[in-house]
Amino acid sequence: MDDQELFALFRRNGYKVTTQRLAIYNFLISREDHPSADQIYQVLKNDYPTISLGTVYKTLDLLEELSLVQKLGFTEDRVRYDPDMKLHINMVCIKCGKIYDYKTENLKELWNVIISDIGIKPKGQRIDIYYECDDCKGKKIK
Amino acid sequence: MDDQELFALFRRNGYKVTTQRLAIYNFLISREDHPSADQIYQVLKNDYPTISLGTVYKTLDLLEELSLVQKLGFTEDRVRYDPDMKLHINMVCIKCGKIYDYKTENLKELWNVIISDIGIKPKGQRIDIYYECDDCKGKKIK
DNA sequence: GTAACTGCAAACGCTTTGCACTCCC
DNA sequence: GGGAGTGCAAAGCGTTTGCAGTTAC
Repeated sequence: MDDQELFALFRRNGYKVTTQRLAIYNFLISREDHPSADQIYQVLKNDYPTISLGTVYKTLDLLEELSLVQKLGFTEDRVRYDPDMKLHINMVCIKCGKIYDYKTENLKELWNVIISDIGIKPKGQRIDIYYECDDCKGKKIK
Repeated sequence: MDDQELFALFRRNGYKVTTQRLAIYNFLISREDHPSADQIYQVLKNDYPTISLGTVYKTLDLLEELSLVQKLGFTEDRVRYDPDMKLHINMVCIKCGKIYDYKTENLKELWNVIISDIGIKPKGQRIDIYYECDDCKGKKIK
């Protein structure tokens, strides 16, 4: 989604377009590791020194409401934000915590088999695989 | 797992067998809705008036370490505890929050296809489906 | 007997809330 | 111009931590 579409989506839903909202959304889609609110804040305050963590949280909630991001809760404290709303697998490194999205043609098809087995209409889903990423393989957990 | 096996597992790992630990584990496996620590505490304090929330948390962490339960983090606050360590789908009601485990013969097979596609060795996984359970269908979200 | 465990309360850390100031539209 | 949005700080709340008293073995 480019900025123009984003503008339109905001306005259509009665929300104003602000510098902060654009910055947060664009930063999020530029990253592939599903950052936390604080990680987003830490980076953005370099370019936007007055931005606040509160605004980051409020904006992320707004993006969730507009179905632009999915919040992923973990037990290790912080919520992570995934800007990919299509069916995919979250590949979660159990050591460094990085997450990337895995997609395969097969998945949609296999998923449909599972869904039709269950016989309900899902409102959403989440598929995580926990593993050791290449960078962390062999390292000790600190 | 019956109490005798549980005793043995605790002792083999250097942990003592206590009334509280047995009560918490047995309560957890008796439930199918994956309660939170506080929900466990609220029920158990009827039978064990001196049990504390801190002990519940510590015990649940111990059970996780022994691979007897899986912690499921969500964005709606509390962590939920799932005593089923085998491959299954968490069916999560988006309205009341109840979770039950769904299992099908197919799943294992389909999952293996996905895993071999990816070509890594998972250390664990989590599969959630969000839906409206029968009790909540049609109800407004409060 | 003693090391591990419990219960209690205080501390912690992420997230939310309240409010005066600011800025889209 | 006016109401929504921002920034800041305080509050909220699930979870963790520290420690004195207790219990398993």
